[in-house]
Amino acid sequence: MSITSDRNEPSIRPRGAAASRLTEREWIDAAFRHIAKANFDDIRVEELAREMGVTKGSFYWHFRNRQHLVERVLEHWMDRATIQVTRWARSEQEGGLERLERLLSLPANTPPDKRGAEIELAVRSWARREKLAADTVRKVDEVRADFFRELMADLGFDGEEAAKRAAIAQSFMLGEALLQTGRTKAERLATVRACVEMIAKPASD
Amino acid sequence: MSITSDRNEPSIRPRGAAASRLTEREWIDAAFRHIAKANFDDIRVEELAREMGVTKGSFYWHFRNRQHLVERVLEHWMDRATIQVTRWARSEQEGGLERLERLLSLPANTPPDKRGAEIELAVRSWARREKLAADTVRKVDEVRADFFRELMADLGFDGEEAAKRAAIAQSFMLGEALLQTGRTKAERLATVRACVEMIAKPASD
DNA sequence: TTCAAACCATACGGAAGCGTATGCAGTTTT
DNA sequence: AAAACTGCATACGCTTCCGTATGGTTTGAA
Repeated sequence: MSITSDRNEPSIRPRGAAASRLTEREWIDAAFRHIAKANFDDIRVEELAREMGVTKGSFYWHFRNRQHLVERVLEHWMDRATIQVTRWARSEQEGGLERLERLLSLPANTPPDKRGAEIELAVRSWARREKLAADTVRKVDEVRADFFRELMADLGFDGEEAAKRAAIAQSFMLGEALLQTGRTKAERLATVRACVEMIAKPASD
Repeated sequence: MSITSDRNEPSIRPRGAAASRLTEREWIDAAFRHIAKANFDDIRVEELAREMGVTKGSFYWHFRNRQHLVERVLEHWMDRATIQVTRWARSEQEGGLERLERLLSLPANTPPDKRGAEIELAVRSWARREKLAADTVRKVDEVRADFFRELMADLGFDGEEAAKRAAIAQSFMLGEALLQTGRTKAERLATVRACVEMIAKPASD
């Protein structure tokens, strides 16, 4: 993989005074960057190390083993995918309708560099094999479901009706994030708006 | 992985007259079984061979290399995920409303052994890395989108309105298949019914 | 300055896994 | 029955990756 030489140039990283040491957090961030394009099982210790300009020696100082890194990544995702989002949404002082629309517009509005949908896919894909990941996804989906029901309460629904509408919104949002038709952002947002109107409209029959 | 011995018992498979030889199709089916729990890059030639009671020698007789098998699996998925489904749905002589409900109920009604959602995840996950998979997913989503618009036409919508409702239905269906909240089948079907009513109801404002 | 802890490099053993080369047993063809 | 082909086994070289062992260097504290 070395492009210019196959003999060891002592190191790419600056040594000595300018050698900023790494933290556990930086390893986790590097793993996250990988997850966008790869799977959890594709996280390679030596590959991450190469990218960060160090060797495995550094990694095994910060982590017991590869599995341990992977578990820390999962924890961070759970936080990012639930607590942070719901706190963000709850912090806004808007009506329920606007909040629902802003929430459902999140996938279409998220800039491509954040790779939200890609990471979501990676985690759900990993959940098919690994119990820890499966439990995490389950937990995340249920926290999100609670939040959707909360929004429905704001819109004046309750009980069975609120639960059904919340589930519709949640499924729609997940699917909207993962769908790969060649729609423009404007089309996606128009669809979101139509969906919000449907869900928020009181049952008339 | 050999359970009883680590020395080569000549073969598990019967040789000679009773030795039913393998076909390319059987290798593809075996790969499909794996995809439910694993990723495309996790398809291991030697592992599949072990499962089928043969060795790599057989595999490399039927396929040029590993990549070739993977491509054949993708082709089969595309067929299964579009042509077969839409043909199934179109063959039924029902009203548009019933057909939409039956279609959206597919994820909830699909028995766990078919692993439809799991395979869907595997393909979409692989599409993040591999152009061939990405193109396939895109194609599948667009064929499905056409079908949803066709259903909306049956329900009396057209143009922009039909497109939006079709997109809502498609996103909902995809998300509903992948969502991991602990809902009962009855709850899922109730949600589907509510969603169908929403989508099919003419716009009143 | 000296010392200990934190941080990282280097080298090694071992396990999978891919693809190739080659041989061999049945099966079909001549 | 001899020859040719089909389908698979076996063995090999090569690469990638994990985890450990060990030693070197940097940093902060005494």
